[in-house]
Amino acid sequence: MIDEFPKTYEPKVAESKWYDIWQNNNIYKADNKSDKPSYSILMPPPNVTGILHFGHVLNHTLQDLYIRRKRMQGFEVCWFPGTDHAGIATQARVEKELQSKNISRHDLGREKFLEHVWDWKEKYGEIIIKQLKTLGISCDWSRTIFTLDDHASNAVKEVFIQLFDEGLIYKGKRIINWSPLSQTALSDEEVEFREVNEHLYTMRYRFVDNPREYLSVATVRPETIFGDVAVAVNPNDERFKHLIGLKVIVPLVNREISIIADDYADPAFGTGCVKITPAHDTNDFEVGLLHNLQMINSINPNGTLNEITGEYNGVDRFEARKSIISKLKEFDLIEKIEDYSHNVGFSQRGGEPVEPYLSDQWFVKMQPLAQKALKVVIDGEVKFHPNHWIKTYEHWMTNIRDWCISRQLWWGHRIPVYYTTEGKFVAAHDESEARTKMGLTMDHPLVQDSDVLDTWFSSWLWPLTTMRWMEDGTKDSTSDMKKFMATDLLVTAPDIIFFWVARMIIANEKFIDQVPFKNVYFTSTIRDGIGRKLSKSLGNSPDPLEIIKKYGADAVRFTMLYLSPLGQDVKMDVDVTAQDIPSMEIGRNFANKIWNAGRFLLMKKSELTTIDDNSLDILSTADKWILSRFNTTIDEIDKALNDFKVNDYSKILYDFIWRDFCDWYVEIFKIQFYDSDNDAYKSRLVNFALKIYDDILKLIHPIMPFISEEIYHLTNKVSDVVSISQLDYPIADKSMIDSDIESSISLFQKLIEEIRKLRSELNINHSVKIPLIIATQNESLLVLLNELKKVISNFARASNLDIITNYTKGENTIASVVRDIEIYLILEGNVDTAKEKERLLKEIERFERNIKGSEAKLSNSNFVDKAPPSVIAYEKEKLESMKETLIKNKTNLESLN
RNA sequence: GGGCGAGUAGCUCAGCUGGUAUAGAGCACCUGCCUUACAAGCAGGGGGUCGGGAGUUCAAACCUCUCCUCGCCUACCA
Repeated sequence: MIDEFPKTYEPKVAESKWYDIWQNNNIYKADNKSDKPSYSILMPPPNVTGILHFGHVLNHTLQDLYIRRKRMQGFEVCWFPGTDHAGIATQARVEKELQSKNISRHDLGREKFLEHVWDWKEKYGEIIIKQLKTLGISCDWSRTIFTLDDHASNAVKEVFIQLFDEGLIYKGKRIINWSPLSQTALSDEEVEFREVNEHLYTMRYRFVDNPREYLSVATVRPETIFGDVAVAVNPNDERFKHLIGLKVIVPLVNREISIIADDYADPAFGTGCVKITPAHDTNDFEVGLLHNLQMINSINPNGTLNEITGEYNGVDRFEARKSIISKLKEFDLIEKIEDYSHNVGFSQRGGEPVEPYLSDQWFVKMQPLAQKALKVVIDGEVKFHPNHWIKTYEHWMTNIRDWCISRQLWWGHRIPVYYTTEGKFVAAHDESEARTKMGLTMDHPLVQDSDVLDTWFSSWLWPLTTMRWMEDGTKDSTSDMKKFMATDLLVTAPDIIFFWVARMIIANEKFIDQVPFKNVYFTSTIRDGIGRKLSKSLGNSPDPLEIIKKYGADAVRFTMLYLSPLGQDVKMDVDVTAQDIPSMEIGRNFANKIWNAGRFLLMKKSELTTIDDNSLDILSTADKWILSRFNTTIDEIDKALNDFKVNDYSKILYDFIWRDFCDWYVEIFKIQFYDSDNDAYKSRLVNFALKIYDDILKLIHPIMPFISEEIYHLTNKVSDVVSISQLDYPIADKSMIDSDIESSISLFQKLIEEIRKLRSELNINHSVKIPLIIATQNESLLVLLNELKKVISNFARASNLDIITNYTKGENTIASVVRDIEIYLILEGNVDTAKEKERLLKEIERFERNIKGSEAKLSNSNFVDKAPPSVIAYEKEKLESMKETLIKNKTNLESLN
């Protein structure tokens, strides 16, 4: 037995063993023809370049918790996994690799380059999946999809064409966020704003008519003066009203531009005059459109100034800024330079400052699509947890902007738009369809758009493509969709609420007129002990695989949930030098506790010769108590998980198993067990405890799958084909919940704790047993105490225990009172009277204070009139009891004199 | 500027549809235990004017107002 059940739990062995067995037995495969009610979750696709971080750990643990639990509760469960192709990240990775061999993607050409990317994907794309498996998650891997799979690509193409034909996709020249490093457009979400300390330069724009006078114009980007086409002042600004329509000269550039009137100019900011550079600033672009201004681009795609800037042609934008400033100074065109801090956008990928850039891009018109997607969230068809995210969602949806979906990359879904040499274009599945649509002959030459779509343009179809929509070339519902749409839960980080969550709702509503999921759980952001996000560059992000190796997957899973309150960030104490997370001990120690409780019960079982006896007819109060606590616990777990309070769930489990089951019940069990020499009774008792223990394993299985499976097989000796994850989850039996018994045992616990405290204060060693007398006049308490006599005697380390109705305190006796119960410890030596007096006086003082408070309360007519009767009754009872206790304590004090 | 959230023990947090004898837990700390499941453990202990102030109420950590501090998201102020 001991050989089979080692002293400590070794996660490594169990983890590799069971995951393979589960996979080989295909037990997590979902059946879309099943009659069972369905429960499904879409896994947020990790990207193929991804490696496992703690965000994944938390996110997937949560999903697995719900999936495993629902599976055990009899649902046909499906967890849809997959990865996305991560356009920029993947392409950048491969380009970097090629660069080390001095090859650029242009050297290879599009086709060859893409071959390289696919090779890379084949080689490394599965890494994240393998890593996820170490967590023990139970998704249906047979359904794994990739966003560039044929059917997913079909869906993307189909959707693009439909939206194009409906006029919801259009091509436009707009200011977009441009990444000079990757040389592609970025979405708003791929731009991170950071406060930067720069300078505000006030330049002199001299009047054409009167060059001795000038207009002061402030800017932080003097290098954009080559794109200046106007200076705007506020039409109501008295200082400048008379100047509107006059012309000024752009410094250095010497171009004549007009002074125009526009509300955009804020009289209170800077000089009140703002230069308008429509090709290099979003607001200026709007002003430019309104006033029909020229759009002059002065920057190249790689972030250098272009040919129109003359001597600065080819000079980097920031270098150019420096030389332009010194040149301006030279000509006395700078009035002043002030320190200035403001927000600048940086590319999330490359980290370089983003350039607002005027270029031709494809956009989705979002406003017509947003209405319904907002409604389903407001109406609660899609619920957010925590629900305060609704406000953020609402704000975004009501101020939604068009979505720039084109990317100047090669890796991704190529835009299905075909152009004629004459500049006509149309969206189509292929060239021949394009020709038909445009009414051209079949030999008319066409060119396909060279750009690809934003990766999110495939991710927003994730609910559809995971369920294999468009696999057969039609938009009909698939078998998966019939069974599993809408899915039940989506677990994701709040920072992609717009990128992804909102757009999935939009797409589902648009294309199949159904919500994609009913609940969205927004996970916590994981931070280190001093509140910083975990990041590789800070070195505060240990490799989860190492942490799992050290503490075990179950321990990591449990600890993550234990530390994750709904709607708040998780703080973990990261040890940067050791790359360790010491809090993981919480889960590891808990796993070990569970392990050892099982080990103990099995040891006891193996000591018995009697054949199994499962009758449950002679339950003690303690047995009934643990049953009551067990059923209460199931009930509380149900509530917590229904409300998505996962850390409540883990704390409820932790407290029940450690405190109630191990600390109290197993200890009582020992006494009941050792006290009997009736093997039949012992057998019944062990089986009773093991039954609860097995149910406990089922309760923890969703969060600790490996250890629960491992122990279940040790306690039940079933074959590997059987998995605890396919057994029935315990259901709360309310008839077993007995609040009287729970409060009785709780009083018993108070009694034991008081005796232990007295012994500890008296420095009585654990091995020393002394006589104990317990007195109470409460009849029902006498019955309870007598039933628990052996237990009390043992827990209290009593050499002899008398339970009586009255006791007169003698010599060398320490006395205390717990509610209606008097405790007397008979010492061998003399009592330290001074110390004892002090203790009793403190106790007397406390009760006098409380009695005074209680009496004041009860004599307050407002309280008696207005408080609910139950509160008053309780208060009266309490007062009586406290008075009695006070008297007993006073008597005890007197006896010391 | 707008929105959201947080402030309770040295640290991390529960408790917040107002009422239960001393406001809880884990970690850390102190004391005593190798008590035959577990030292990754057992038993006990110290430590809190519940961010400040005002109000509502018989009763406030919890409700209202206000102020302070700190996070996060969001916004085009050159």
